[in-house]
Amino acid sequence: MSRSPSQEPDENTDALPRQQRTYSIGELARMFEVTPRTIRFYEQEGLLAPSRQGQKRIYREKDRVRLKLTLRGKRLGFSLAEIREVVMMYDAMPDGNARQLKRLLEILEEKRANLERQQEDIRLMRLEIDDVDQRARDVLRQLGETS
Amino acid sequence: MSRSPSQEPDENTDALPRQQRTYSIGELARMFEVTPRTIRFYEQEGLLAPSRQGQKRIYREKDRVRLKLTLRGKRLGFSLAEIREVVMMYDAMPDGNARQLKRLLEILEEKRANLERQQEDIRLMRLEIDDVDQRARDVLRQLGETS
DNA sequence: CAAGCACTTTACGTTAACGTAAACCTCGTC
DNA sequence: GACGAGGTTTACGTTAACGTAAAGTGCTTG
Repeated sequence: MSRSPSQEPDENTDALPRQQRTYSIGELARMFEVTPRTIRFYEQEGLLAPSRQGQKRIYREKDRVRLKLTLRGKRLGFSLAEIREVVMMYDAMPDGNARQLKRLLEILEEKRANLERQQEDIRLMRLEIDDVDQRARDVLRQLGETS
Repeated sequence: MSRSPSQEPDENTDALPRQQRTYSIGELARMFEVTPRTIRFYEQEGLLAPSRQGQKRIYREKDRVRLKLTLRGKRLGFSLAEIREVVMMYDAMPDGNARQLKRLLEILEEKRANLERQQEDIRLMRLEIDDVDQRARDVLRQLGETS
């Protein structure tokens, strides 16, 4: 996986009313350190739905947040399909019927379970890493002594 | 991602001296809820190196642990290449030269950074999920009231 | 000994998530 | 008006991580 330095951009440090700000595809791409291709692909997969100005895509705050969430999901190993599942249901919520909403709650519960599982995995993985680290240092030290 | 119910098998509840126990590919596959194909693939990718008894693969404790670690890594979104990187260096450690060992320490540091990043991602993702959950419940409640 | 089960190798197929290339607009500017 | 920087669509290419199918081996059980 490419969990690269891709930092998430700072939150609102400017003075502009958030609602107005828009972004081009290139801006967003630089912000999140992905390629425009990736962003277009996410749109094609139903994860983004920017408006248009003529031919060009215009991204608003909502789109930026979605992209942020999508990338976060990706870093956690979720597939785009899984991410879309939640994101779309979230959007369909306001006028959602009870069945859909309950389905959504189920999905959320699954996600939560996943996250807990992952936290445990991280905990264990850290122990392993610390262990390997310690051994490596020990060997290094021994090398230093006998040289 | 298929973060399915794949439980990790219980630790040593039997009385056999661990060293002796061996496993067939099918046993391991059932234990970890993967297919034999997957296990053979991991071997082909240099993550496992079972001994043979004639034609058949014989897995020992060491192999089982490796498989466990590999799958854990996968659940955390690591690629097989990344996993191999650490696992192989770990094995090469005893007779490793200083350069290799320092390289290993570097890699471990990267992994640690990754894990921390992921923990933060999980934290944020949980907040999002709780938020969506809350909204969904609110809408549901309103539906109930006005029906 | 036939049948079945678990294993083997070989090899081609599949899916997700993009990369990459070509060919085309549409600005501002030199 | 040429041109460079950004954007667009279309379409084929690529990689990882297996799935799936075919064809063979070896044991043991009715």
